[in-house]
Formats: sequence, C-alpha cells, structure tokens
Amino acid sequence: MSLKHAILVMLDKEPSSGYDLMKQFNSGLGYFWNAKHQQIYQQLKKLSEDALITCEEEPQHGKPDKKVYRITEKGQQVLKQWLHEPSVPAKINDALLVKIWGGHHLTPKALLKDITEHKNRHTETLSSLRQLERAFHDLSDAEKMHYQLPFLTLRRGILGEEAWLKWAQEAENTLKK
Amino acid sequence: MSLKHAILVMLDKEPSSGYDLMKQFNSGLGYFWNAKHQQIYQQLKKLSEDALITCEEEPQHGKPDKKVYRITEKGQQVLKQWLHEPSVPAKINDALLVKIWGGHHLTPKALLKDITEHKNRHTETLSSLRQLERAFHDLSDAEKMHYQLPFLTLRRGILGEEAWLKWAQEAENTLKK
DNA sequence: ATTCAATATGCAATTTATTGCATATTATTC
DNA sequence: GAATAATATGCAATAAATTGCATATTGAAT
Repeated sequence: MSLKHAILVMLDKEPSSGYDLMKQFNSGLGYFWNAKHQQIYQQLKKLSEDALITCEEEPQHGKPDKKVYRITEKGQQVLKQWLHEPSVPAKINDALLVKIWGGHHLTPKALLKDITEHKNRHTETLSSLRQLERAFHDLSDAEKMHYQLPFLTLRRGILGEEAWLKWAQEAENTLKK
Repeated sequence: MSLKHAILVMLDKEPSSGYDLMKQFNSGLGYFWNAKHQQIYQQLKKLSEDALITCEEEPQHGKPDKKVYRITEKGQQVLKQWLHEPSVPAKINDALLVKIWGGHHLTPKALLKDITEHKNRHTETLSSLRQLERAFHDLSDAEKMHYQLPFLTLRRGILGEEAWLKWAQEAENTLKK
C-alpha cells in the first residue's frame, strides 16, 4: 500500500531521480522499506500520471542525463493525509525463521550454516549503522535537532540488529550442543 | 517467493485445512510470515494442482465440513530442496518507520500517538510470547528437545519484541522533550 | 425466533512486486 | 582500443498479494 508514500516522503525532502531513490532504498530508508528498481520506476510513472510529482530531464556532465522528480502541491496533500492516518503494522517475511521452525529435516550443522551467513550480513549492517550513529554524535546541537527523526529510525535499526545478533548467539549455543 | 514453502512446512508437520493454516498464520508462524486467508486458499489450490499436496474432504460434527490437506512425496521433495537452499534475507516493510523518517510535517504529539498504538500491540504480542515461553519451560526434557527448533523461533520473537519496546521508550523520551 | 460469533471456503478484479530482458553514457583501468 | 563498473532508465510478462464481495453451517446467547 505504500511504496508510493515512501517515495513521496523522499521527494518531499529532496527532488531526486529514480536512480537516486534506488540508492536510498539500498541503504538508508531501504532498511525499513524494500523496493527494487523496477518498482521505483513504475511508481514514478504512476505518480507522474496522477500529478503527485513532476518530472524534469536534467543533463549532467560526466554521467547520463537523469529525470529529476519533484513533489507537487497535490502530492504534498496526499502525503500529509497519509502521515495523519494510523500506520499499518510492519509486515515481516522471514524465510530463515520459517525454515528453523520446520527444520527437523535439516541437520543442526546445515541450520548453523544458514544462520551464520545471515549473521555476517547483520553484523555488517550493524557496523554501518553504528558508523552513522557516530557521525550523528559529532554534529552540532542544531544539526542534531534537525536530524532527530531520522536518528530515531537509525536507533531502531541498531537495536533491531543488536537483538538479532543476540538471538543468533543463543541459536548457535543451542544448535552446537 | 515462499508462502508455498511455509505451507509445505506446516503440512509436513501436520495435515490441516486452509482454516487451520490461517489460524496458525494469525498466531505462531504468522509472526514470521504474513498471509491472508485468500492467499492461503489460492496457494492450496495451486499446490494441489501441482500434486505437492492432496486434499480430502472431512465431515465434522458441530462444524462445517473441512478440506484436509496432506503433503505428498513430491511435496516433501520440493520442501527438502527448499530447506537446503540458502534462505533469502528477511523483507521488512514498516510504514511507521517511514513515517518517522519523514515525519517533520507531523507534531511530536501525533507521532507519539502512532507509536503508542504500535506499542500496545507489541506489548500484547510480547506477553503472549512470554506465556508460550513459560509453557515450554514446564515441559519434560524430552519434550523440550522435541520443540527445540520452534522454541528458537519463539526466542527470536521475544528478543525482537523486547528490542522494539526498548526503542519505543527511547523514541518517547526524545519526542516528549 | 433471531442475532451473533466462530468455523469454513471461495470467485473475480485489481494492485503490487518480481523476473528477465534491453539499452545507452561516461570514467577508469588494463 | 577494449573491457569493466557505475550511472541511468525502461518494457513486457508473470507471479504474488490485496480487496471486495459472497456463501453456508453450527452453537450459544438474547
């Protein structure tokens, strides 16, 4: 229901191309909302048709031209309305947990391997989130105030990853027996 | 990519009707994999067509008849193959976090309200997970062994919910200033 | 008797998401 | 000069998920 709104939120902060958005979905916001590049381009098209955003081609030096999208008045209205609605609960689709839940066909070793691979990714994510956190702490008070809300989402990421890794430790202890 | 596999996992443990599965998706496994009843019935149909499961109508007393599905040999093969593949990273779609990330249009009060509503749901979930955990601890050693893997997923749920609530506390402290 | 909640299943239409191509520019490296 | 990586965008087809109905049985409560 709302890749649309995620894009509006992003464009409301800063006009961007599809490619810019894609990069954000692969880092910052992407931590909380998944989208592949196809989905983004499709939504941009749709949002343009509905006049919630406008598009302007912008020549670049050293890089292919890009289409810069901007949120419109109408888009802002739609965004604000969405912001005021109660947000729907997060949706989780976690294949690893499904596998563990029904994993009696697998050896503990096979499960551990799968868990370890995930652990590596979570460890990397956590470390990059912590780097962002340190950068935040170095900001001036005014800047900290300005980034207060994104910082909260960063904290959510950090606490989430820490909890994941703590669990992985438990799981490893159990499965190694 | 794998509501299909989640259903096979469930049917491998125990033959069930669509309604049975739906209830599980609204409690146990549903914590890690979302599915609405329509999706379940549609998948059951497809899985039957592909001969990964069979269907048998079972009359009941006191309740409408139900269709009991069982996993077939072929289904077990498909399931085992899936279990041996590395599992895809979990997908998160969390509208609340998107909203907070771009929530400068909202008052802290409005954000707090949204967070509080989510907090209530998470509190309830945590409390029911903890109840399951206590029930597990009362089991015999043999039974504990038997439920080892589902217990790990339960622990994941508990650690995840605790982390969420810890974050909510931080967010409230920040936003109440 | 009638309403309500739980049980039980499904069709049809639409919206979203995914997969598999496909293309073009420029900078950098070999 | 040729290959590669990063930038930048897209079509077409399919698969998956959601929404909005729609129906039927039974038990328990009013």
